Amino acid sequence: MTTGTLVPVFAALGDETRWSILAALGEGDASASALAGRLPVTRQAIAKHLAVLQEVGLVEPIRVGREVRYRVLGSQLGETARRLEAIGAEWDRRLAAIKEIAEGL
Amino acid sequence: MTTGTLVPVFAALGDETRWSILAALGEGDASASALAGRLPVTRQAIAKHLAVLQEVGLVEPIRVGREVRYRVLGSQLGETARRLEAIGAEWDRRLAAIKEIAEGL
DNA sequence: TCAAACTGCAACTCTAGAGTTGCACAACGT
DNA sequence: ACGTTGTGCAACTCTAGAGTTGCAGTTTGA
Repeated sequence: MTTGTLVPVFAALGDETRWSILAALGEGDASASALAGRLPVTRQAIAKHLAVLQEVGLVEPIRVGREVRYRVLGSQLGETARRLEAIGAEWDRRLAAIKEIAEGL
Repeated sequence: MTTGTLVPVFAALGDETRWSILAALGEGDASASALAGRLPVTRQAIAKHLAVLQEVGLVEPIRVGREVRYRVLGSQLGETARRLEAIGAEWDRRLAAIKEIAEGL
């Protein structure tokens, strides 16, 4: 639940391949090997992406026998969205204040 | 208001320097040269970042005499936040459905 | 008219990271 | 016991992009 710093999360979300992985995981948990069968990249590439996604808390590893499946965590997206919303609202508030000053109110 | 694709927005938000620029612009509109005076990077570097931010609609150029000031657009952040929220909620919904199936309901 | 300040374009360096291949190791089924 | 399948680590290539320097073009003010 702890987002830590916000910027790395955006950096993680700023890659098309990682969104493909997240989309695939949205259909159900899957291992790196399973994902490699569906996506046009190597298993190792996917493993790296999963490490990045796990690092920022967007995904969670689950050991099932000898394989490691990953689960997407929607809650982290929600948390990030709320923070973004708050920042945007704050900027709009400031802009409104500046505009009032500019208009001489 | 048109976000276009979502990923480039996150890529733009995945850089610390660009957040510094956005934070500085939050205090009021400013030109690339003015920002260069406050941040530890060159004016040209800032100009590139501003181009990126403008490209994804996070910032808006305003000609004032011979200089070009930039204004941060909080609405774009809000739009992005809403999209993120929707995606996160969708994933949570799917996960809940999968969990129900797994529990035999 | 001339210098100062701001912008814009181009070429360059340098590093992070996206992707690959190759190999070693561990767990599962027969 | 043995082949199969999945994971993990390491080294490598290659490109995007963050940052720099340098110079040319414009507009402002004295």
